[in-house]
Amino acid sequence: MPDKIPENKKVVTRFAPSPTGYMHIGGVRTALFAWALARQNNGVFILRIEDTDKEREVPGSIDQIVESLKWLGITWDEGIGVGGPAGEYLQSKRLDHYIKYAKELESKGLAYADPYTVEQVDEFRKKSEAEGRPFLYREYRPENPPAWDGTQPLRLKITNVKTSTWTDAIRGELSAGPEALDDFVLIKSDGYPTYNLAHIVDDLEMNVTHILRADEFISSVPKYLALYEALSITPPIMATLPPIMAPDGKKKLGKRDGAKDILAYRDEGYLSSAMLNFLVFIGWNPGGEKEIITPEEFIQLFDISKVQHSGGGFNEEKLHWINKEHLKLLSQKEQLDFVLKYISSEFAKACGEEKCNRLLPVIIDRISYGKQIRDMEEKGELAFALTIPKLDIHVLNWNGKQSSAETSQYLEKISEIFSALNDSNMKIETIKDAVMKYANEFPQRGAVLHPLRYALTGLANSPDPFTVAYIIGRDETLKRIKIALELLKS
RNA sequence: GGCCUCAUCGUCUAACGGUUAGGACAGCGGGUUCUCAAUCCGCUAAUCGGAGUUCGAUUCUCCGUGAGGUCACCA
Repeated sequence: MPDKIPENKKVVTRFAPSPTGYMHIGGVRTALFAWALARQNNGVFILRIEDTDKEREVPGSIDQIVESLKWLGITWDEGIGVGGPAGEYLQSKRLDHYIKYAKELESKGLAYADPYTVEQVDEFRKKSEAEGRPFLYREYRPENPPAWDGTQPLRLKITNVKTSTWTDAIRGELSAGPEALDDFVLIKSDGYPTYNLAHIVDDLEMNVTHILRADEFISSVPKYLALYEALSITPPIMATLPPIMAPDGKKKLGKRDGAKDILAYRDEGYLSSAMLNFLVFIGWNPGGEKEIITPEEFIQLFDISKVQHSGGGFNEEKLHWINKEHLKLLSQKEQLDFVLKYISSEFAKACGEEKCNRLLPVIIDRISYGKQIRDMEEKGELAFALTIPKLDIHVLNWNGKQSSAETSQYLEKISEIFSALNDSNMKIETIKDAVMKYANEFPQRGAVLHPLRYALTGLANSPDPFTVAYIIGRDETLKRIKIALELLKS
């Protein structure tokens, strides 16, 4: 088995999911690695759909897969929606290809029709298990199988029972005992091929050079090797990815263990670049101390030989952090567009574009993902930008730590300070310098700062008063201070 | 049960056979002009166990142990 492809051969990788539901992070990561490998080698990336099990098929899956890949910026050169030299990329439309190879194998005596019913095979299985041995169909192989008429399953005849050894691009030398080799089904009784046959035929016809897949396939590789041999095909390079484990236990992450639809992350307000960054770092690392990378950097840095052997856990807190970092990387315009997607249209309209822009840092600093913007709005944390707050005189007096007379005195002075500022001075730093100069005259600056901040926001917790004043503007600031002063007089 | 794979801080991970075993997330503590957030600084914390090879093992070998996967007319 080759572990390198010839210099003159183009790298061709594929992502070949079955349409059995939404895509979760495990599948996406496999796609990402295969895609990066093709892209960094100026190769070809194929999207093929393996829909040979009509029982498990879920309508709408293909659209969801396509949408998920597109969201992440994964583009394919051949396959679903774009076509390509192999013609069809939906396996159910390629049945004639599989039948052709199946017939060839049967005519060479390398495959045979399975004359037994499912029940009979089950009995063989029970018999073996009762004897404490693993079930191997080949031990019950019929001596004179009937001619294959297409209604029976067609099985590969394993003629050389041996220990299999092969090289994996990630794991290195691998092997499996003869128990891993059995007469497996190539064509099912419904006429559809199994994955075992279909993927091998397709990878051959589509010139695939590297197969990347999750480690649950590792124990089936000896069977694939036997089929490659029967078909006289040189196997592509195989790379076995480590599993992604569930966050809590140590189970492999699957849909039953809470693996979410990748599109749910999009809807919750994660950036696709952050999702990509997060996913590719599970089971792979470029080796440096860089933690935040863009999709472009990923393509450049990805190195299949540096993929981890052991399983990695899914850690949502790291995802939060990564998303935040990617949010900071956005331009102001992009940040605004992002915020606008999650904030209510009423708020955005009332706020206006200029004020929304000034509000941006306040929001971006306080969230990890988009949905939290809506939470902030609903909790009233952003209301200060639009409306004059309702004030509580006790809170205004620094929660009762000082008298109304004292508070009034401070606010009067601050009002003068703001009056002295002109529009070009209404910058956060300028406001801060002016107000702090005054506040520093007191042993506890909170005596001045708290009433100001509260008068402007009406919130126990809020952004600092300088930022707030900058956002709402000088006139609105003066107005709110005046309202607070009136309350103190009453 | 058979076969296979894997094993570094709680988590993701780094370390030509030679490092005080590094970074990041989380946690904790502090600074940064009242609060929240952000930011900066610091702290806690790991080579599964046992043999062997070697001057020297996280790294190589073997044996345990633990975890995961697989034993379909699913992929």
